[in-house]
Amino acid sequence: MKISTRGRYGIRLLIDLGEHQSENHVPLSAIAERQKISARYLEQVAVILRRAGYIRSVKGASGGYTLAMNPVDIIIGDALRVLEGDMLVVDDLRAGESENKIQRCIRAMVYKPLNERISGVVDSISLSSMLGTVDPDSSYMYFI
Amino acid sequence: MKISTRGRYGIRLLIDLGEHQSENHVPLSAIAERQKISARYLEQVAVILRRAGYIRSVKGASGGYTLAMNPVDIIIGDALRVLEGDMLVVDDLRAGESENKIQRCIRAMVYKPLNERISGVVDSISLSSMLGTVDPDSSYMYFI
DNA sequence: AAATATCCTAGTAATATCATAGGAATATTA
DNA sequence: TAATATTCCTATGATATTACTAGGATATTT
Repeated sequence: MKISTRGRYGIRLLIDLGEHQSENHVPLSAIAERQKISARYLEQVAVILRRAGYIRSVKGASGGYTLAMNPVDIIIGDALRVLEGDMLVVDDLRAGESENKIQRCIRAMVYKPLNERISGVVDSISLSSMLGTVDPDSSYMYFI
Repeated sequence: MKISTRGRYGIRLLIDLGEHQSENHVPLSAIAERQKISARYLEQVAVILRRAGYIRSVKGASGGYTLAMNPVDIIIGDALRVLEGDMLVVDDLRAGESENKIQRCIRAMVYKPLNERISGVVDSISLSSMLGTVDPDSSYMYFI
């Protein structure tokens, strides 16, 4: 029931990148330093996001990463699924068949509602909404 | 982001036990057979539930387990926390202090709402409500 | 006494997590 | 052109978790 560092670092990477969209390319070393994350590990997280089409990379000196999509179109839930795997509390594979009454009951009353609420939360958050909130100029910073 | 077999088996154990409340004591072997779960593994799950006060055990021949609480008072969320640990997607320990703006933003917009929704689901389900649903006589079997 | 259960501890194979490390490939810059 | 900066790819490892299996002690009933 935990979101691992891979998912957590990945979201932080996207937001940090979004905050520096004005700059041409952001090297991972800069993000790693700002976020205090192992640069070497962050590389591997970045590779996942690049292969999924969320970020674009440019090699070489003064290279680095940029967002590959409009922040409005980057849904946190999708990014988390890329980083963490399906965001389901129980595998949905063999639902129904070969399950007994009790299992079907638990699925219907616990796992299905859980999965729906979780998706409901993460699929309603876009990167742009997070950038609006994390930005100190924003009027709707409702966190401390 | 998965609920492990420990948690899933534990809930099935509670429901199976609830369905056989009429019988004096239910040996694990019977539950293991009905639920097609390794009896030896189920023992370990039962120990957790017993220590947490959810079930009572009687040793010896024609011994076994019974519920130690009224099903109305057994909240699935609490049982899951005993079996799985806190049902939080991110440890709540060092929230705030030493976190940067981005981390606080993610916590406020993603992790906190997720934790709240998850608790909202599992804390609203009692064992008795599940027994009412799993029972074929029940009028509100809304699952297939 | 024999049978039936729980109880307690330990071991184990497979997998995932969270990195660290080496070095190749590529682009910029001096 | 050479040095530098950066991503890219692969491998390794330490640690923890998961999902069991196993042995044997303990308690209760028949």
